[in-house]
Parts: sequence; C-alpha cells; structure tokens
Amino acid sequence: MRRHNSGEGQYSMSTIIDVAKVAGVSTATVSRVINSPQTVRKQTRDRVCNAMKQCRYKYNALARGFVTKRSQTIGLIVPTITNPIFAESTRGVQDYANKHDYHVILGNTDYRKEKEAKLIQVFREMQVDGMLITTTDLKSQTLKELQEEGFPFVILYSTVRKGPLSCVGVDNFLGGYKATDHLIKLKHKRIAMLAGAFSFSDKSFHRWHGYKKCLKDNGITYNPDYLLQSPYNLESGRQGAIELMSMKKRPTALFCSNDYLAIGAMEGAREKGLRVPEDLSVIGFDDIPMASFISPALNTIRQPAYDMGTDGARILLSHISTPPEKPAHRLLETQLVVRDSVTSPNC
Amino acid sequence: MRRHNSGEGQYSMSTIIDVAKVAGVSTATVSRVINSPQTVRKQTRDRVCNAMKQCRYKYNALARGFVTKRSQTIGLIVPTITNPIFAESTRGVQDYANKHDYHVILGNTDYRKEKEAKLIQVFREMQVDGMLITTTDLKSQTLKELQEEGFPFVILYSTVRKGPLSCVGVDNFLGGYKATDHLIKLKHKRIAMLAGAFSFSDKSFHRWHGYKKCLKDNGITYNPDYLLQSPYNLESGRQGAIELMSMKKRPTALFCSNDYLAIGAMEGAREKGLRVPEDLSVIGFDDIPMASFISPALNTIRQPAYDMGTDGARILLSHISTPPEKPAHRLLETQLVVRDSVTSPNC
DNA sequence: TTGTACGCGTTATCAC
DNA sequence: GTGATAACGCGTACAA
Repeated sequence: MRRHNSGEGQYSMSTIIDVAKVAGVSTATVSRVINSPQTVRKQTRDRVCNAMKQCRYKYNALARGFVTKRSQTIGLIVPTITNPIFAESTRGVQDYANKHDYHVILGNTDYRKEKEAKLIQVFREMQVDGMLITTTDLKSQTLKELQEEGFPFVILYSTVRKGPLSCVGVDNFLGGYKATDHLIKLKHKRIAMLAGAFSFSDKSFHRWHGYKKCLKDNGITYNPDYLLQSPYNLESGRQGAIELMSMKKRPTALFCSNDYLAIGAMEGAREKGLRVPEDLSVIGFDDIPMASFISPALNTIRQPAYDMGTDGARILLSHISTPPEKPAHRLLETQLVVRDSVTSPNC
Repeated sequence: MRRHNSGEGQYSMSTIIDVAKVAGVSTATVSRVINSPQTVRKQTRDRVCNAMKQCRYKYNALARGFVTKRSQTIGLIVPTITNPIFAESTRGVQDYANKHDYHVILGNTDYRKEKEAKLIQVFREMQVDGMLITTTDLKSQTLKELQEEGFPFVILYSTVRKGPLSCVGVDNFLGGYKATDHLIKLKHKRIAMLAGAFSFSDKSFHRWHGYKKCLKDNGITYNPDYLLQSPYNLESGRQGAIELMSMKKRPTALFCSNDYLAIGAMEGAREKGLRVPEDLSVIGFDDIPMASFISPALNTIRQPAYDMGTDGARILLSHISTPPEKPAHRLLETQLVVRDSVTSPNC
C-alpha cells in the first residue's frame, strides 16, 4: 500500500493491486467486488472490503473510463450560469443524469462562439460520453463536425421542429407571439422589443419574428426603431429602457426577450420617472423564480426549464446507448404568466 | 485510422498510434508534437499535423491523466448554483483556473451534508487534482479524512482565521455586526434576524453572533423571538417576513443572512400591507447583481465573491504544486452597501 | 468461485 | 531529433 509520498506535490494512492495483496486475492477478484459483488463469495468479499478500508483505497474512475471507453460523464454547455433559468435546466439535467449513474460537467460560453467551440473540444478531450449544448449558432462548423462523426449530442432551448440535429426546446416564435398578443389585447399599439442580440441568440431572433407576426396579424405597423438588440443582462435592460423611454414617441409597452432584461428595464423606466405598469407595461421571457418576488411582479412567458433539462438528458442518454436512426425533436409548451407589470395604456 | 464503428452505440476514435502510422513516425514523436512542438523538426511536425487532420485525431486527456496522474481538473463544490453569489465566485474560480490550464468541474450540495460527502467521493474518483469546497460542516469526517490524507483542498466562504484547513472567506461575524450597526445607527431597536439555518450554514451562525454582539454593545436586549432560521431561498424569506410581521410587537428592521432571503422578505412585507423601508427596513448579505435593480434597491453587506473565487483557486493551485507547510487563511473585506431599503423607524 | 494475462492511449526514459 | 518500450490502474476474456 503506497501512501502520499512527499516531495514534489505528488500524491499517490493505493490501487486494486495493493488491495489484492493485502487481501491475498487476485486483482480480478477485487475488481469483481467493486463491480459485481454478488459474484464473489461473502467470505472473500469481506476480506477484500477490509483490505480496501485498510488501504484507504479510492476507486479510480479515470482508469475505468480509460479501459471501458466510457467516462459516465456528459458535458453540459450553457451561455451563463449567472442567469437562473440555466441554473434551473442544469438542475434538471443533473437530476436525470445522476439518477442514471452519469456525472455532469458544466461549462459556460458567455454567449461567445469561440468559447463554445473551445468547450466542445475540451469536453471531447475529457472523453465525455455525450453533450447537451445551448448553442449560440445552430449552423456552426463545430456542431456540423460533431454530427458528422456521430458523436452523441442534443441541443437545448432551440426552436427546431426538424433538421439533422436532436433538439429539446420551446417554440420561441410562438412565445414571442403570445407575449405580443397579450400586450395587444390590452390595447397597446406602441410596443417595443428589447432583444438579446441576434448574433448570438437564435432564440431571441425567433421571438422577434413572433413579435413581428403578431403585430402584423393585428394590423400594427412594425417600427424598426422600437427594436433594440443588446447583451442579456440587467444593466443592458436598464440602458435599453432609458433609450426607448427617451424617444419622442415612446412605446407604451415593452417585450423583453428574457427576464433579466425585463427587470433591468423596469429599473431603467423608474429612473426616467415612469411607473410600471401605469406608464410602461413590461413583459419578460423565462419566468425565473425572482420574477414573482419583485414589485411589480413580472408578467412573462414561462419556459419549462427543468423539464427541458430532464428531457434533454433523457434523449442524450438514449442516443448514447443506441445511436438514433433519426434525430429527436421535442418542443415543450411555453405559458403566459400574468402578474402586475402589464396593464392597459393610459395614453 | 479507426472510425466510428457501428453496432452497440460504441464509438471509437483514432489514437496517436494511428497518427504515427500514417505519418510514418513513432508514437513518441506524435506525443512530442502535441506537448512540445518546438522539440521536433518542422518538417516532421507538419507531416504529423497532416496525419492528425486526416485521422480526425482527438487528444485523449483521460489517457494522459492516467499516466501523468494529473487530470488538470479541480472540483468546485457549492451549495446551490441557483444563488447568483455562487455563480459569481464560480466565475472567479474558472477564470483563474482556466488561465492556468486547469478545468473546473462543478457540483452542488443543496446544503445537504450527504450530498457534499458523496460529491467529494465522486470528485476524488474522477481524480481531480484538488477541490474548492463551500462546506455545510467544517468539522465533518469527510473533510478530516481529506486533510489526513494530504489531499489538496481549500474551503470557500468560511470564517476561519486559524485551524488546520486552508480557507478563503470573509469575516461573517464582522459582516453581521456591520449590518446590525447600520440599523442601530438609524435608531432601530426592534431588529429581527432571518437566518439561514445554523444546521447547514456556519456562515449564518457567525453572522448571527455578530448581530447579537452588536445589539449587546448598544445596550439592546437580544430577543430570541426575533430570530428565525430557514432555508436559503426566496419563498422562505417571504414566509419569514410574514411570520415576523404578524407578531404583536413587530420588528422595525430585519437583517437577512442573504439577499435571496431579503428579497423574499420584502415581498412578504408587501403582502402584509407594509412598506419597505417606511414600515420595515431590510438589509441583506451578499450583494448579488439583482440587489441594485429591484425597488427599493437593497441595502446589503457586499461579499467580494469573484475575488474569493480567484483567491481560492490561486491558493489551491499552489497547494497542488507544492504541499503547504501550514494552511493558508485569507479573509477578505465585506462592505456595507447603502441603498434604499433601510431608513429610520417611524414608530 | 477465483486467478492469469492482456489491452486500453498516453507519457517518460532510455537509446540511438 | 527521433524511435523503442515500459509503465500507469483497471476490466475482461479465458483458464483453472
């Protein structure tokens, strides 16, 4: 039994060989005790278990992965863990994966293509068995390669009904439509949209299309000045609202493509001396837990993030065990949540 | 060059052996091209690079870790990724680690001891080179074992000035003192505390001690009815506030041991028809980004979470390369942030 | 039920 | 500069 040798920060541990020696059995038997205890006689098993304790034996999953070519690990790529909506889907992924003896390793891209590509490479080098990817670019070369090589992966959060990639997401077009429809039903006509930049968010792009379509269906002319694209964070929401509220013909309602933007926008409106919802109605997208705890409580389009996580993990794991004949596409329902941040316009 | 063989979801890849064959060199040379390109002649190097492309060669970090006994990976254990404060420190850890060629794998405990112990075990099996742990229990057997075995790890967020464990944190006692002092300076006398349960949060415990000490220093009798312990989430904050605001002699100020509790508490107060800060002053702890975007903006005690992350990672990496003679203890400064959720009592 | 022997992909240590 | 080869810890036929 080797123990933490000193010197250069090296640190070594007992192996099944040490355990085998101590227990007076072969390494194969130790391995069996670990992987299929019932196949070894209780007496020997106990001897081995004692030896393991004595050696402070730690199982080496790396070595196992090396020989089985299965790391029992999946990679999860999200834009940012700072946004609770991704924390929520992450939780779903973890719960499902852990229940099926998989580990999850998490990486964030900060909505940047290069980081996404780098992460995918790193995860592959780490020999993950598959990946769940919330991508900034569905048509990227990196994803294309993954697919060509038959590497198992599933896209999260995207609006895709068909195509070669397996996806779990919501209908972002419809979500954008619902949000806009909600505002129009309350008689709003000057409706702005504060969107995550289309360059890194196809979701935002699809929500914008839903917004435009709904305007059109209701005979409202689309005004390009009422569209602002920005990063997905609180401060951008605040600045966006200030900019929009400074227009001579300012909007009476604002659709934000996520809740963080919306919460930031509400603060921006307050700074301009406007009340929400009396002077400006605001609706978000996501329904993060915080949305119902702020004042006024935020109207929003709810995404079933946790379910997206579990569904994505389920599909990925099935892809890993049996490569799919054709890609899976799963679209979950969004839901309009009505609270206190939207009312009819007073002008 | 082997390629994705079909059948049972198996999926195999080219190795340096394949590359070596194609390039007509030895595996050692391929390895050199990967790890120290300058030591191999440009001509051969190019041959190898071409062969790698041709084979769609993917580097196998698992195999390297297996032989070098270094996974170049550190484990980070946080209570919950849902709370943005931990997202912030995680970011600090990642930035520092990545800059030094380490990967970070993340696990969350949900403030549960068993999950923490399990995670530590799993991370060790995955052969992480070290761990950063936000623990629920500084005196747990698991940590003691890690320490006995000389495994490199650093505790995050804890108030420890001495002792055998390396720690990076803030002075939670002092933080609790500062928060209470702020309220007392504004003439509050009936000051309640909504605390994360001491059973899983020593931080909360220390903040409570600071709170009590400050009351005492100012001649205010400590009232045990004014202490509520609860889980760390929005809903608990809401319920806690409702409970406290239902007392016959209700407090005029409330110190919450994190911002989530505080934001929840503000909502609870509103539901009881009370205004913040006029009828109830609220102060939190952490200073999550959201704190300055809600209305009224939250007074709080700022923790330098990002710095805690980078400092923790720095210390851990140094522990990994050279085992420390004695543990490191680093205490960062908290800072009172004054906004709009605290004012003088009106009764 | 248990043991033997080999292979997995890479790095490190020698030789040349 | 480059090549040959022995480790590394474990799983797994196959043999006993």
